[in-house]
Amino acid sequence: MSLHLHDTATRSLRAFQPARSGTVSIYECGATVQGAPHLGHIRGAVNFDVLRRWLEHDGTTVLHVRNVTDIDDKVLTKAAEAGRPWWEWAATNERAFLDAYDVLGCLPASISPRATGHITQMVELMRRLIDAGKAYAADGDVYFSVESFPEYGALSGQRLDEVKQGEGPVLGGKRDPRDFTLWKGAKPGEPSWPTPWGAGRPGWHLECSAMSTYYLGAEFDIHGGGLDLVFPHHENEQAQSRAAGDPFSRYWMHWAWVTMSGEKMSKSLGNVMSIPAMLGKARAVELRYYLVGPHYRSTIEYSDAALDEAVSAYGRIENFVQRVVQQTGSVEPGVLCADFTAAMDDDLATPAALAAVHTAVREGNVALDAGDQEAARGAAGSVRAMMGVLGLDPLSDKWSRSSTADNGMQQALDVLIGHLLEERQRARAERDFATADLLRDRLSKAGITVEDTPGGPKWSL
RNA sequence: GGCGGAGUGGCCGAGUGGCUUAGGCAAGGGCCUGCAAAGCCCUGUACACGGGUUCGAUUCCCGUCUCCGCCUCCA
Repeated sequence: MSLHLHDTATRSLRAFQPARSGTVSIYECGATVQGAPHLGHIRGAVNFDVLRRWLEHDGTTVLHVRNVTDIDDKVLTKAAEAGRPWWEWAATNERAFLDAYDVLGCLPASISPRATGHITQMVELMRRLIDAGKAYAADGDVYFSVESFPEYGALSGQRLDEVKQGEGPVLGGKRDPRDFTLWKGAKPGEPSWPTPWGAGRPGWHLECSAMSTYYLGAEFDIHGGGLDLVFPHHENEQAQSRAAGDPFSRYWMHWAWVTMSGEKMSKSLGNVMSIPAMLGKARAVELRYYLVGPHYRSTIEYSDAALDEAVSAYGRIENFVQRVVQQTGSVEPGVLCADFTAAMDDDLATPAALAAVHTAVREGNVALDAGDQEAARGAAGSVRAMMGVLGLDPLSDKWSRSSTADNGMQQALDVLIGHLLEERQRARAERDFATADLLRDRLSKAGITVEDTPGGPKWSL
């Protein structure tokens, strides 16, 4: 089976067929940089990173655009509350997002365009819409005329006569309460950019249409974001782009929430988990495993207990790969298991993909215990490759424990602990288990775990 | 009011009209070990509730209850 993806527009699985073979273009709705990222934001980025890695694993080229909304009402409000310039506030939060993506092992996007850097493209799109009679300027604002686009509502399954879009009473020159804002006329003291219809700033939806088509072309392959963006954001994007004559996105993907106490994680509810707080509970790679474990369209109800389980499960995989390397030498990523490939092709079914990984781990452990090094190495190679696709390869430079630890410190510890372990081995040889256990206990109290293996004692922090 | 998602074994979390089972975590038993740890083997008999379709439903249909999301900014 070839790759099939769930397309929001049809609410069904569709065989994925890029517009141009060999290249896949992806536009991911990124953050409005009004504040620091939380776990929910990061889940989305991780989901799309897995999608990207899966596309790239067989040599497909991926163009990945993830925007940054650096001007909007919230940015202005929050910056004002903090007493900082809006542009500094946006830039600071943008860095926090990029850091978080990087810490969680997400490959950098091809480009992360900012709304404020693409006013020209937005003006051009508005020009086309106004010329086509799909949009109109009124009192310094520019609106999209929903009624002029018969397909409106198709993406999200809304019926136009039921839509309650709009902020209550019809404002200014808005002709229909359902019309949405392309451009907001400047209010005194607000940042603004000049346009033929007056100075102002972008409405939220316009930037994504302008930037996605600027970088990826009038038609591109995948557009995605969080479930809450389906309506109105993506509906409006599609409307304005198609009304202007662009085919726009071929597939729509939306990921589900991270919830806490049964509710969507959001600042206004005060139930957010910041990334630094999360990293106090688990290593970044373990956190990523936790986020990748459930299917991307399933809600994750966050709990410390579930995170702990993920830590244990990941440890099992990591432990296996390290065991093989310790006993047989370094292992390079190998071949993907058929079950894994089938799972990933089935709308990125990461739960089934991880089941395939665990099967390989068990078989590898059996082989290792049986002394079949070749089979064990084969399994470890597969595990590395499969975990690599998920961005979780324990031996990658990104996640390898030895590469993250300070080298000098590591060597010093190794020598010191080595002496103690030798002493313990002598005691064991003399069947002086009291002394042996005492030494192990001391190390244990220092946070060092000792394991006796057929190849001699091993220690770990 | 409109649209949509969900309720699975102790926990997390997939999936399917019956066939062998998701997978993981935890637990119990066993093997191994000086003891542990790790690893391996075994065990658990779950699909919100009520109807219906069917030879057979957790899986399809209808209804009920509960929870959540979108329709206003939101990943």
